[in-house]
Amino acid sequence: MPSPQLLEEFSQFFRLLSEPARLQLLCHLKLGPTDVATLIERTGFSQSHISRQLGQLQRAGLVRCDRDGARTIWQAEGDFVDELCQLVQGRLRQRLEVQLQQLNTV
Amino acid sequence: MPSPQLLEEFSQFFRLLSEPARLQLLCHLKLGPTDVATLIERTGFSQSHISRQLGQLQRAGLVRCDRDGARTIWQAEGDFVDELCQLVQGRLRQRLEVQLQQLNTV
DNA sequence: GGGCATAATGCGCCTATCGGCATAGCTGCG
DNA sequence: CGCAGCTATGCCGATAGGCGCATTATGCCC
Repeated sequence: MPSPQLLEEFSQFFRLLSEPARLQLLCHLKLGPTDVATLIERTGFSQSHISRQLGQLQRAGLVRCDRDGARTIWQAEGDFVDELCQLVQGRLRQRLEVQLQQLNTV
Repeated sequence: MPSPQLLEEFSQFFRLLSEPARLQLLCHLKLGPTDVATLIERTGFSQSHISRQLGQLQRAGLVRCDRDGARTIWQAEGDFVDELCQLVQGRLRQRLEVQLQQLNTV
């Protein structure tokens, strides 16, 4: 049994990824460094919302920012999240395939 | 860019793991099939709470139940979650090590 | 079927978090 | 310094979800 503290850390990390808005921002940043104005334009989120979500992702080390004068350029840090999403996608696909087969064999 | 629907599915899956109570239940079940009374005893959660959380995990296919008379015996289905947690743990460790090194080099 | 044990669900409270608006804090330029 | 543009944060309403209590549904035994 993992310690409660460790479970808490796991859950916090997963909670970070449990918000479509944050995943969406991560996906956009994976395409390359982007400034906030572009993110607003692409996502339709408010500036404050984006700032907060990026702040959370930054504290978790999933995202990094460089300042360009008054502007801030954000980029994804590593592709750890992509790997996780790949795994989850595989899991979802596998599950659907099983369900499909069960339908066919009935 | 993944579709919004896919992002939504990802986030839902991660949300499932974003609750310490559910992770804890998964950990207990990983040790072997367990009935609800034992889970109540081990976790201190209420019966209704456990029932709901297990229901969610079941719908996601992370957990399975067999009925033994009026009792229900639950068990973990596969160790997909363990793999994810292993990855996250590795990530957390790596991050802490980096921070530690930064402290030392200052 | 009646009684008993167990599991699932309706209901309500409470907390956390999302997400926008308004504002304060920075940063560069004239 | 003052102004203008960009970002971070305080505030707040709305909503989702955790969690327990009480109730209902389900299955066993007599």
